[in-house]
Amino acid sequence: MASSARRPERRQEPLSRERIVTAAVELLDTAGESGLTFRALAERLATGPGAIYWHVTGKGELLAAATDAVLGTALAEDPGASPRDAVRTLALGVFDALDVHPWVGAHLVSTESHAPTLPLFERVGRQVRALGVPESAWFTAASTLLNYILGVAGQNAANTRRAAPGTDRAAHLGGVADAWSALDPAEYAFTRSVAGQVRDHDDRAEFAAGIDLILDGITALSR
Amino acid sequence: MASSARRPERRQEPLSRERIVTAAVELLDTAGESGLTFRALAERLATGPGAIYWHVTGKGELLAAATDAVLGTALAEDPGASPRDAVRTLALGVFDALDVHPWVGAHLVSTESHAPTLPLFERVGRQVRALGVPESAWFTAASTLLNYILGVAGQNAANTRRAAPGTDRAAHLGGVADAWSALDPAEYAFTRSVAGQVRDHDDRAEFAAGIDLILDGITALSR
DNA sequence: ACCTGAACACCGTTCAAGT
DNA sequence: ACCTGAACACCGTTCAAGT
Repeated sequence: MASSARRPERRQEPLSRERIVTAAVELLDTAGESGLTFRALAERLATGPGAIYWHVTGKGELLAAATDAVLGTALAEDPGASPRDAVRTLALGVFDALDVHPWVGAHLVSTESHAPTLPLFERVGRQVRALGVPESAWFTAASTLLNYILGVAGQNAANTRRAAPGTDRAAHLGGVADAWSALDPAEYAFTRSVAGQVRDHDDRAEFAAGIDLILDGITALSR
Repeated sequence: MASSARRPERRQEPLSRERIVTAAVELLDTAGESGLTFRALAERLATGPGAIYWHVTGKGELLAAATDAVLGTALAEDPGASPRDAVRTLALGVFDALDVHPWVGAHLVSTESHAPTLPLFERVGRQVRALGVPESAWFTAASTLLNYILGVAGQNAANTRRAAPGTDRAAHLGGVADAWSALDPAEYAFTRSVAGQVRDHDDRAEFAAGIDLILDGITALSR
């Protein structure tokens, strides 16, 4: 029985939106998406579930706020870097944030409000402009990069969720490689042929390679 | 009150996994993700909720089966096409399927099992091979394309969900353009500068342009 | 073998009542 | 103004009982 409130947080600082969001992020990191519950959150904050509604309109806003909180730190800008490096840094920042907070991926990708992706779009777009892309292609270039980043975000979220907590990356990739090697040779000839590459690849480097690939396509537009 | 079972489906053909999945897809299309409920499904099939569990292990499997059903039709192969065209056809097939069934996007992107994306990966990969990409880059090239496709899938799902049912695309895009034009000029200089392009762009053509961009990056690898 | 539907253990959210 | 916690209207899932 988990009813003996384990750590009622420091007793009586008043509730605030900020404390609620912080607790929500902790809960999401610890217990996963299904672990974020108004009751669990209330217990952690030593109140009743209703109190939370005074500061937050509902679960949707809570998730959005948690996503913003995590993503905000990932979008630092480095004014000295080249456009290519700046895009890479931005993208890897998102990648790393999602690695620590896998639940962000699913929400980023499926949230109704574009709010959390808009700052990312802006920053990516500025670098596209700095790359010398013709104006007519700005939107295509920026949104291709964004969509790729978000696609990886979602896939990575799914991967991390699937891996039993505690199993390390290498073991997981080995498992994928084994599964792919066992596929039907006729139906999955290609997938089988890259199973070996999956076994010892580096997710992060692979992600960066994809960014470079797209950047190559983009710079081809400038000529 | 919705309790007067509106159309109890043809009376007594026995329940089957197939009928359940079909009804689930209809329900998802009609009522959205939150509309898929074991009770609503049971009413539509004129049974009790428990009956469904005889044919399906739970909600997860039901969603996966519904996703497979929708995606399966999108993955037809055209043996005569050039690799570039084949990739485009594949990608647009997914795009169109998600346009009709927006709920697929969210599930595709966040499902724990890779099952639904694996056939897509395989087909994309075969074309990458046919493109003459060096073997060491096969995995990167194929997964960059896949991740882009899935990223758009997720975003589009979010868009369609946000648009009030009935509002057409043009109105929605106009709304986005207006919102972007109203952003802070200093903080969102880039986003504002492309607001005009968004107003009258074609989602589908834009998606295809992104595919072409990545294909350009990929063919650059072959040299 | 297959179906029924009440029951169980949860949810998010509301709201009268308290301070 | 802010918090409390019981209550409401739902969920997914189980399971004894029926055919």
